[in-house]
Amino acid sequence: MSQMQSVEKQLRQMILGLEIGPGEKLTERWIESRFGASRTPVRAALLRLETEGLVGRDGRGWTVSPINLAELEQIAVYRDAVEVAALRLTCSLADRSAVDVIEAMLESCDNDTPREEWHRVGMDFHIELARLSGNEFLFRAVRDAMTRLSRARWLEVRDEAALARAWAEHRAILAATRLGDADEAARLLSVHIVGSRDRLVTSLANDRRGLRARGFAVVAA
Amino acid sequence: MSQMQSVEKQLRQMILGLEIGPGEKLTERWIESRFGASRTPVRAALLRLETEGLVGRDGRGWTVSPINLAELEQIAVYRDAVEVAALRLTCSLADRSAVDVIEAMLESCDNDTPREEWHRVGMDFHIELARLSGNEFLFRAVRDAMTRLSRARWLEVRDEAALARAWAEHRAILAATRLGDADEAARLLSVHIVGSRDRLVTSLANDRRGLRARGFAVVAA
DNA sequence: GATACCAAATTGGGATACCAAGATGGTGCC
DNA sequence: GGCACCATCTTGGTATCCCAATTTGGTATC
Repeated sequence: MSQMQSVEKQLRQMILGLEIGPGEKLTERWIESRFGASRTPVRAALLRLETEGLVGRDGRGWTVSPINLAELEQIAVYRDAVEVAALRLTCSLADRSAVDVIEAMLESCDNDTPREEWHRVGMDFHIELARLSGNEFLFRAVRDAMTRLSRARWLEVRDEAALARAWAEHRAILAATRLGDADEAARLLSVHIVGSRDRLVTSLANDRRGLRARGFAVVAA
Repeated sequence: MSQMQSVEKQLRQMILGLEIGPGEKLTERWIESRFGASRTPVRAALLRLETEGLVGRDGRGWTVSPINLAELEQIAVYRDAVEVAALRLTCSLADRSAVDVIEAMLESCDNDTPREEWHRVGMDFHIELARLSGNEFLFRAVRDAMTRLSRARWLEVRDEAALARAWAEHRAILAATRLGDADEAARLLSVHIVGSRDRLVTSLANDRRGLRARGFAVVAA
């Protein structure tokens, strides 16, 4: 494999996994030595991650994007628009049997499942659901939005009650979709997105001090 | 200014202005000599334009993205989702006086206005309208979608009747927005987007031969 | 002790040299 | 004459070098 994609993937994983803290400064030369690549692939990776909103320019120099409460609010609105549109499309399809695959995905998580897996499946639920619509643009929009939310969502995964509720809401959305009840499915999804945002923003606002203590930059709304 | 942005801007302009035909092969070295830059900024430009969907990888090597009828259909659905969401947000704002600025933008076009200007203002109408929502993600989504549509829209601008209709629809949308009538504004915008797509796809399907004769790759739906 | 200023190191942006893989075209054999 | 094969050229990917700008640390002065 070309090293370029490798650097990009590894760096993205470190950022999403909070191994590099939000707000941390990045130097091309550090990345270079850390992954044993040279600067060209490093720059390519940074340019790509910039369009994903994971890193940004800080004058001269690169910074891991801080967690931004205002951004979380705006993403929720954006998600509502694109995810609901995708879901309505899916409900209008003749063959919606693919929802079963997503259902099975949800079922694969139980008490023994590690946090990381819940985190991943929780995102993939929305991404795969959007993929069913068959609209590439809606799909990419959802995938990109979930990527941006990914780091903040680590908080949600620490809360058992929040997880249980999210999973129940996911199942309800799938049930309505299976029946082709677009209005109900859309309503449930909207409620889920808004609720998810509220829980996230609340716990982020509470944990803000703790996060800052760990060196994570959190920008207020 | 750094040369990087210059290369990116100039290359984007050549692609959007059809100075480089859809489907045409691009070599980094040609771009290098064409703009008097070296490969580093050329690379950066290509990576950025790739995320905008204007260029793509063709195995080894770069290609200007062909005009894709299937993509136009999907973009219309995507636009409907994000533009309507943005417009509803705007309608819910207390101060919607900014629509006047957009109205003035429309009025700046008359019989003496060159085609290029109609083309640009027609896109900016949708982009600026989305910006009013205050949601950065919806705004960027609309801007990116319009960028992707840009090349195909040159066809619409050649048709006087289509232009007149589009402008009338634009004004109606603004009127409803000014009144804060979200449902009516959303309905008008939806109709406008769908109609615009139909006119575009129809004339593209008709002109396909002519476009191919000019060396423009057009991919069927 | 604080501050202003200067030197040196660091950093991202740009240019260039090198490489491996793929395209191309020409030549020789059948 | 056609086809297969090999030399060559082109191309994107990578590594390295250079440069200007900005940051940084220390020192000298007040």
